[in-house]
Amino acid sequence: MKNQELAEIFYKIADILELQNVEWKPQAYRKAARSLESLSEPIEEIYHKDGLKGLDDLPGIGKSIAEKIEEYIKTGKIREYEKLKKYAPKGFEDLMNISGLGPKKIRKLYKKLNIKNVKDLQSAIKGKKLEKLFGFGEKTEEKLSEGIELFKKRKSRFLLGDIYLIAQSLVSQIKNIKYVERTEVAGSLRRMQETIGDIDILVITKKPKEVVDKIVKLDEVKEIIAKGPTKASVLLKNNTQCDIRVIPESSYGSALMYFTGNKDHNISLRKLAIKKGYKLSEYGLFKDSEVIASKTENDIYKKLNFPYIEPELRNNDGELTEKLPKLISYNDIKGDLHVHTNYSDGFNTIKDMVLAAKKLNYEYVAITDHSKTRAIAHGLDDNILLKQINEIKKIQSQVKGIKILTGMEIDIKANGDVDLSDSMLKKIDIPIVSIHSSFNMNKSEMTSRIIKALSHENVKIFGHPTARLINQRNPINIDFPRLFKFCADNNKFLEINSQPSRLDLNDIHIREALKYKVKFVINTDSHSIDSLNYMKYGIAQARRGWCTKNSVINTLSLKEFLNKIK
DNA sequence: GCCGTTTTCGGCCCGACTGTTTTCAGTCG
Repeated sequence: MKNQELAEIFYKIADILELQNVEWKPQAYRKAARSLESLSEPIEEIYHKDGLKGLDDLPGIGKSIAEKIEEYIKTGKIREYEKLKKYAPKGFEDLMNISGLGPKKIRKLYKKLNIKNVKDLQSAIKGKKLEKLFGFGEKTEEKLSEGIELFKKRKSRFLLGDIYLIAQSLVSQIKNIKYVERTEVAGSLRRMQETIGDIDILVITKKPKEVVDKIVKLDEVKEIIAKGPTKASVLLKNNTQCDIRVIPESSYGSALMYFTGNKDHNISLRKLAIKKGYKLSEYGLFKDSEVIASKTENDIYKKLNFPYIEPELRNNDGELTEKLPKLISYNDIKGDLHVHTNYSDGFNTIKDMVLAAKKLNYEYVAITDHSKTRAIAHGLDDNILLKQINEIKKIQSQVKGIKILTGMEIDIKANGDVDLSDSMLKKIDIPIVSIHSSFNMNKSEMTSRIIKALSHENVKIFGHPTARLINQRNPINIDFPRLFKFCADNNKFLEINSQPSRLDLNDIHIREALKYKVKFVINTDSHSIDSLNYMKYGIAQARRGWCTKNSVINTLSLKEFLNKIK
């Protein structure tokens, strides 16, 4: 899959062109790069299927960039880029990532002081060479020193699950500050994207200065990057950047909308506004200089002839052109069907997990420990599984108000056999099959292997379908159209796995699957009572993939659910 | 370089903060 490689090349081309003072092209290349990043299908497949025209049809990609993509697929190189690279000395792109440095300053530094990388910059600062440059003062020098430190420390993006709770805690502390009337997270966090670059927080108050002063003194704050009366940027102790915007009540809706993004969604909305003779900014929707909508997001969407668009959908990915579904909501889930215990590699007992699930108001929960082949996770053999089934019966007699289903996460062997005998399969309620070994298979073999396992009469759920891990460990090669069709035709269900580090089916796959009328089950794959709370991340993913309540079977009541799965 | 419900040319989102060149350019989100 060359999407990311190409996106990175285009970002670099944009940087170099910007350094050369070329107008407009940088934006075009960046847009093409973002477009590539948002694709789930490998770009080379699109090319092999539909050729240059298929590439040209993608948003932000025209004839010239399409040809460059073609060249890269065919030769592994883009001549234009190789040529441009000669202009840009090695390591220079790091300079673009230093806060306070943009193309103009970098150009000047290069021309006047021959600064080609972060190291050059650092020694120039040490040698007090910058001060002598026109436009560079003492403060700039200081800022750049800090920028270099920040650059060295900064990790690129964080997992939603790693940031979510920190942000919640920040918001609740800000709520307690005097004069704060309202506060809310915005940005990629509000959109519940799988990864988060920084935390955006909106605050409504009549006393901006006092409030900003208090916020930058919160315990989590390590460093103040910038601070004014209406906005501030701080670095938190975990090295996440947090941007705070203070706004008046009257523009709450337009500000929330603007800061929720994403970038392309905002740009599209603003362009649509212009077409209608309006101007849209974080202060409101304007006709000439008069505000015609600003108090709520809904007001603005309405004026622009849209229904309310849920934050998770604001990706400029069809939400402004297609009919929107009524999304599954965060409290629609009635049961978690993928839960591990200390029988295999979980940390808690069956009873602990069941009680924790009951606290979440679930109607049912399935205990699904690993099967015997998965020895490393202490997989259960037949005898232990029988023992577990008996223990579940006992616990069920003690715990009322939640149905405990028996189950197992069963390995799919390389040949497609499942790691549990037919007789045992019939004894458990929820057999989930999933892949933990022999990843290195071609698409057709892998898909046949999965379909063979799912073909068992009792097996209904395919667990963590693609293991599309953030770090790309063990991605599984699947022919999705074939799998989707099989599942839809045979009443089999795909799991949306809620683990933040294991975003299995990406959003586009979910949307594709829905076209085939595939149904999902959203599970946490919990290994501890705490991770039962991961459910929201899975639901967010389902929402981003445009799932309705109807397309997720564990939104059904116990009785309906059992009917469906039997 | 891309794009089109003002379509093959001529536009390309909007505003705050910062530092410095004291009226605005550069950077950022």
